Amino acid sequence: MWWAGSAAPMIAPDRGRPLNAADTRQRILMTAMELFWEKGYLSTSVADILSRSQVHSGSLYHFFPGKQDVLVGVLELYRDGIDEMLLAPNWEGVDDPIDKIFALLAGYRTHLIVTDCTYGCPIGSLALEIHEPDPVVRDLMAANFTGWSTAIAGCFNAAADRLPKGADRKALGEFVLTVMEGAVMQARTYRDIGYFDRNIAVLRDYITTLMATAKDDSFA
Amino acid sequence: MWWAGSAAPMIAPDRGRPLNAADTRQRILMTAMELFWEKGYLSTSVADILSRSQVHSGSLYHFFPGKQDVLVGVLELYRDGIDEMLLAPNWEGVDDPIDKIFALLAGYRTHLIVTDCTYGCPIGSLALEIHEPDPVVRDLMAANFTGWSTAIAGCFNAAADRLPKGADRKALGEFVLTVMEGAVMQARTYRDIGYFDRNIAVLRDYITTLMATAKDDSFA
DNA sequence: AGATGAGTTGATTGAACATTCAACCAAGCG
DNA sequence: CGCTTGGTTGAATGTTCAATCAACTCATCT
Repeated sequence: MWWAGSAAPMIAPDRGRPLNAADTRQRILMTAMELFWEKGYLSTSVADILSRSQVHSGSLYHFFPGKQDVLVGVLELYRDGIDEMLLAPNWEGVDDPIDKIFALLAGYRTHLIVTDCTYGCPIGSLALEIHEPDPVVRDLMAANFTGWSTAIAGCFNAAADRLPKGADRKALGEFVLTVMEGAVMQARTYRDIGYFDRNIAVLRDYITTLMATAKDDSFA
Repeated sequence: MWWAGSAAPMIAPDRGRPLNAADTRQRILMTAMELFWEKGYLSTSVADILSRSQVHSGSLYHFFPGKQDVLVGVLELYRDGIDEMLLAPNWEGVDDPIDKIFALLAGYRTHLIVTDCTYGCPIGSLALEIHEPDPVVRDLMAANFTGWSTAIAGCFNAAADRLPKGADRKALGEFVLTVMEGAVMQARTYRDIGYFDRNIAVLRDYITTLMATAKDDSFA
């Protein structure tokens, strides 16, 4: 407006307290992680992040060139934290590699239960939500998928002696990711955990059959 | 603005030609279907729909109370058109029920190929994109999933004699949907059809194994 | 002929949006 | 002490968005 110049800064009550360095950056990323998970990337406004994290817009734009760069930060956090944040908590006290696979899936089941089947895999949601992703974003989503399915493939490798000789264990890791994502998608859409459970049951049947086949092979 | 009243209608060049009734409604829905598929629901603006369909905002809001009602119309179109639009084209000349399953999956593969692995299942994308869907929208997405997996379950039913006696064929239908959605999600994220193919190969292995098991059973 | 109402027009509205910026602050250093 | 540097503040900006509406047209019915 033409009168904008007259609305000069007035009191400046308690500005500028750079308390502790990259604390703000971390708070922004944690808040954004929460919000992207709850509402998705597109439905989360910068104002949402600002109000929940108690950070002011200038501070956010001091650390991140734009909203997408916040997303990049969140995806890096997921990628770098897969072991401590996802695998370790679900694999506590679980030794058998095949049990580990289903323990991880049980973790997703728990998340569905406590959120009344409303939330899902944050990476999967982002992957389908953003239709024309920036290459940086797309690569990070792919890296997250790779981290996940590689971990499962590692379980299959650790149980290689119980699987058929020619089994493509990398493909099996990708398959478990596929089933998890599809099962979560259906449970979420129907708001019914039964869809998740039945899908996992079929997967379990397949892996059981696979191991039974391997046993037969060893006799042949 | 205060001067708005003075900007009165001037010439009214060629207004009001209600050419052919619900033609406009159909054009809106078809355009919206395209756009939601290409860019998703949230990233498609009403203005996008208007400009591509050559319809004016007033006309759109004459037929639909709001943007979400356009989505409802599109989802109804998908639900009601699953046979003619999806199944029939993919099952032309395919008789064997198990072949039908993989013919349908091959259809999704073709779509991925011709779009350079950028597009995916329109329902799956919507399901993960809209985090807090209106019950009407959610029910319609669920109905679309049910239509899909029921069709596959029908294939398994038609091939029931080749499957193990106790096989849960409804659950198998849901499982095939799960694998399709997960496989499309990965192919799209990696921009690599290999992720789709490997997932379908594993699914084929499972179903083959299932049928082999059934054959063994009959000897027992 | 006159009235009716389904359908059309596009400028307009107000909210929400991502982003900017001039002013400001405090710690550390020379 | 003065100056730089990294951080903070929040009002302002310009755009985009879904939605509105008074004015208008024309086929159909009475």
